[in-house]
Amino acid sequence: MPKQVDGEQRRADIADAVLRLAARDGLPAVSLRSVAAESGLNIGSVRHYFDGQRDLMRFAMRSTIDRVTARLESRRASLHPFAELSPDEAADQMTDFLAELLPLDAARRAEATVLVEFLVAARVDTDLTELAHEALRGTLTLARRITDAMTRRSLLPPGVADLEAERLAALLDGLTFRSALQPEATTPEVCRAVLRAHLASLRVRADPAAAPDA
Amino acid sequence: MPKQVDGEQRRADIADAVLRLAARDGLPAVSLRSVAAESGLNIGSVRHYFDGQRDLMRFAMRSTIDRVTARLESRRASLHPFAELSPDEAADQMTDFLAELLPLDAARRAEATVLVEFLVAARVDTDLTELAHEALRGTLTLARRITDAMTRRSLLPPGVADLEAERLAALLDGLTFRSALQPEATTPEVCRAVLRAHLASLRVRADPAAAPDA
DNA sequence: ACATTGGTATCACAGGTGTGATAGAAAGGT
DNA sequence: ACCTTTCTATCACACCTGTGATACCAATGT
Repeated sequence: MPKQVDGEQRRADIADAVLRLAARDGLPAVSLRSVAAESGLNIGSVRHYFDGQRDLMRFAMRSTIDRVTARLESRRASLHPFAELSPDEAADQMTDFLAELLPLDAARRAEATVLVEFLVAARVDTDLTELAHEALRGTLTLARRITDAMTRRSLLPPGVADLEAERLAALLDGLTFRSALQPEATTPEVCRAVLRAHLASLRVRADPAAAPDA
Repeated sequence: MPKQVDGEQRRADIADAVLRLAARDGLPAVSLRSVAAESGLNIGSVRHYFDGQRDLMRFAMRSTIDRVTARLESRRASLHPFAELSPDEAADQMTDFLAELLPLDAARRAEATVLVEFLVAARVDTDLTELAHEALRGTLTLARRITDAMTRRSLLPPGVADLEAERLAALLDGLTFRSALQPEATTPEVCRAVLRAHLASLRVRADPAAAPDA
């Protein structure tokens, strides 16, 4: 009956226009009209696929989050078992894995930047708050999975997985924040080096030669 | 000749209204009219003290940055010399000092939140970019001062002050970011604990018992 | 007394926003 | 042929924005 167009594909295309626009000119520059222009559609068409601006924003933020988590999941599937790797190789692999979250190339930079804009906007936009909480918790649970795994392998002393997960999550978000806002200062090289150093520093504590605490 | 009003005070009051408004409703909610309403003035009065919206925004961001740096400076002046303190006391003092940057109470939360909004807005607003760079570099140079001091006191191995400063800056900004956007998750207690743990972990490396690297 | 200056208050305008309503066109099903 | 549904395309409206222009008020200097 319709004019034979893939509705889901159209929605994704429009959301892509939102992301492109938000990455280039910032979230405030995203309006129904600017999105229509960016996607080469008429504003009426945009409104046909989305109930309004709220739906459009929600969908765009949702699809950004989903894209990042999908990339992480696919990366996770092709990880080598830690038991087969040397400590250095394991740290390298972990660094590469977590670097998927950081703005290290144009594509990831665009995603991270837009996500930062969405997260900040979500502070006062009730339509986006649950998505923002999901994203912020995502970083934390990801970090938590890693510190838990390290605890199981006795690379981390027991009882600190919680705190170390918060620390890793803050470091990841901080690197993302700084690198997204000023990539010339916090370069991809700096990001990688900092992340690598942090992961390396975590397992240092477990050195049997080092005194535990007191 | 005038009507006997302190112009600088008025400008500060208006900037305060901007900050209050930005903290409560977000930067996009800051307009000349909303600022006038928030400060109890007429829009004409606001425009008399500022050339336009650009000047107003610049001034408001500038005054936020200045306020934070002023608080840090005053705190720095009343620091105890490290030589007089035990390692634990030194770490506590350092934690308290750096905590001045974090949104641990209502006042600091408002400042940090507004600053985050300004920093993100500055990515596409050329009027604010230099201020944003100044703020981001501020965190880094502060962190650098600390890692340099630790290096001098042999609490850090030589050659890592650079990297560790970037790591500390990212951690601080990450904590600020997460805590500003979701204070219920990243609570003040978590912030303090993470910061404390990080500072403690820095000096662990210098333990003579631990093997340097290879 | 008078002009000047600083401050307050409005009006009006052009531009942008989301959205309700409506109409046309195109491709199926019957 | 006709109707239905999907999609595209406009128009119009109310609202908000920054800003130029203008007027009015009050106090001070001369």
